[in-house]
Amino acid sequence: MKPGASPDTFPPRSHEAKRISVVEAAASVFCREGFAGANIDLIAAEAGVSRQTVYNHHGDKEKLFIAVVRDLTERCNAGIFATIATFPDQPGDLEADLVGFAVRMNRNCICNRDGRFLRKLIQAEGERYPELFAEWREQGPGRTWSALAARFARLAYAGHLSIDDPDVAARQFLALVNAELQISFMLGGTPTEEEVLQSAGNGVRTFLRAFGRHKAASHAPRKSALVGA
Amino acid sequence: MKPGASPDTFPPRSHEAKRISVVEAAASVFCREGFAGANIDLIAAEAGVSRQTVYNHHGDKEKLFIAVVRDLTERCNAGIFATIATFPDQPGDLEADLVGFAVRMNRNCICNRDGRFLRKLIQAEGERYPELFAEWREQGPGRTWSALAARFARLAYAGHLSIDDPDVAARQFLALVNAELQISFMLGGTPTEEEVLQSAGNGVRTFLRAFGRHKAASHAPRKSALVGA
DNA sequence: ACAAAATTAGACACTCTTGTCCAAATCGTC
DNA sequence: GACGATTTGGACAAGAGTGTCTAATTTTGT
Repeated sequence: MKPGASPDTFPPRSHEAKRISVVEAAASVFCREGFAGANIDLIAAEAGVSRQTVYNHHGDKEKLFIAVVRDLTERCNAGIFATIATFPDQPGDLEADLVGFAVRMNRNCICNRDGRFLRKLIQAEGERYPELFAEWREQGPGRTWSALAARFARLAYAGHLSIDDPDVAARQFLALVNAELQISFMLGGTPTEEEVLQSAGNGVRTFLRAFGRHKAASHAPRKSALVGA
Repeated sequence: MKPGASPDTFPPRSHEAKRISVVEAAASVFCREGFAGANIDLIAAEAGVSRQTVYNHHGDKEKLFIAVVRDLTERCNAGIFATIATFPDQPGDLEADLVGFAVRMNRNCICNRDGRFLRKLIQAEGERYPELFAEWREQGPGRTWSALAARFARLAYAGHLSIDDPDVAARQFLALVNAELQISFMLGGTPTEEEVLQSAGNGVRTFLRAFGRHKAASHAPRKSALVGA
């Protein structure tokens, strides 16, 4: 369709670009309609290619689905580790820094397109592809939680927190900062920035009540809305 | 088979029994295969009736699906409220009592057949039936969380806990005691009794670190005592 | 036992989808 | 501009699933 009008960095355009386009459209359709309900014609239309091109690139529906999951898994993991790299190892204001971290995690990894899609595919089709999702499980939550636990352990060792079991604390941290987003997650929606902030703020406050080293028990209800990108 | 020997209140047995059988089989198949992937013949076979009987009772596939969701919603809500009724209002050992409550909640409401099925259907098909799941949302989590918050408020008022916002505390309680079961939930599996216990134990310990009145009770309960039953 | 209601099995038309094949058009590259 | 690879649109066969219909059978209520 378009001869050459992409000003960015795409040397090989048509061939790989179409492949990517197909995988992205497929992710969208698989999520919306489920594996059985997904229609190759619709995927092709949404990707702006012909049905035959879909088959040329990916063989059949099942292979396409697997490609979608692998692609999402990879991108999500990359995003999560990139975000974990921003963990506040030397916090100035511990509460504000943890809230910022939680918001980044939610915004960039859990609530974004890839995160929502991957979660939904795992929930809907996980049982049908045990080996595929076992792979995700090891590469994703397994390593993520370990990495996060290590960061919390460091914070505790530096005297900023009082933690018995860093692995438990890491999981509970994530559970707390997402506590108020469960319904949005269930229905596949995207929480508003406000909801994310609120949930993270409340979650971190409770987390610090449990694991913080209380210099002076401050029960000042505040709305720290300083969010770094 | 049995001519007329129903001792209870079931004059027409086969008729209603078949209806229930169909709905249960449908729940199982819809969950396993998704709405689009579910096959009426399979549902009929799994229910032990003929396909025509399915159509006689429920009209078409979509109506059957709606009946399934309503049925699950109703039973789940009943279970949840029955379990909330066992909340430890006058705890002897607060930690042990809360762990017991959390385990009951998980075992009887969240990890059981109905809970797993309903969760999966909401996640997979929620966006397709907005009004149906809006109904679930109001009747389910909305009222559940309120009821639980009221119980926590009462505990706080009685001096057992130190809680700012009972609604937040209730949601965080649930998030904490389920923190380590997320992956099982994702993949639709049933956590072992051990896992449930472990997660509840760790969750309650953290919850009490955050909201417990640590022996040296110094703060007076000064939250609004609006505790309705 | 008898009549009404419900259930069954099977055939059926219809639609939708997958995956293949092919000739024509297009694109990328030289 | 030309050549090879890719893409396209459309037709196609094969299969699966929905929902209807019917005649025969079973169950239920009286």
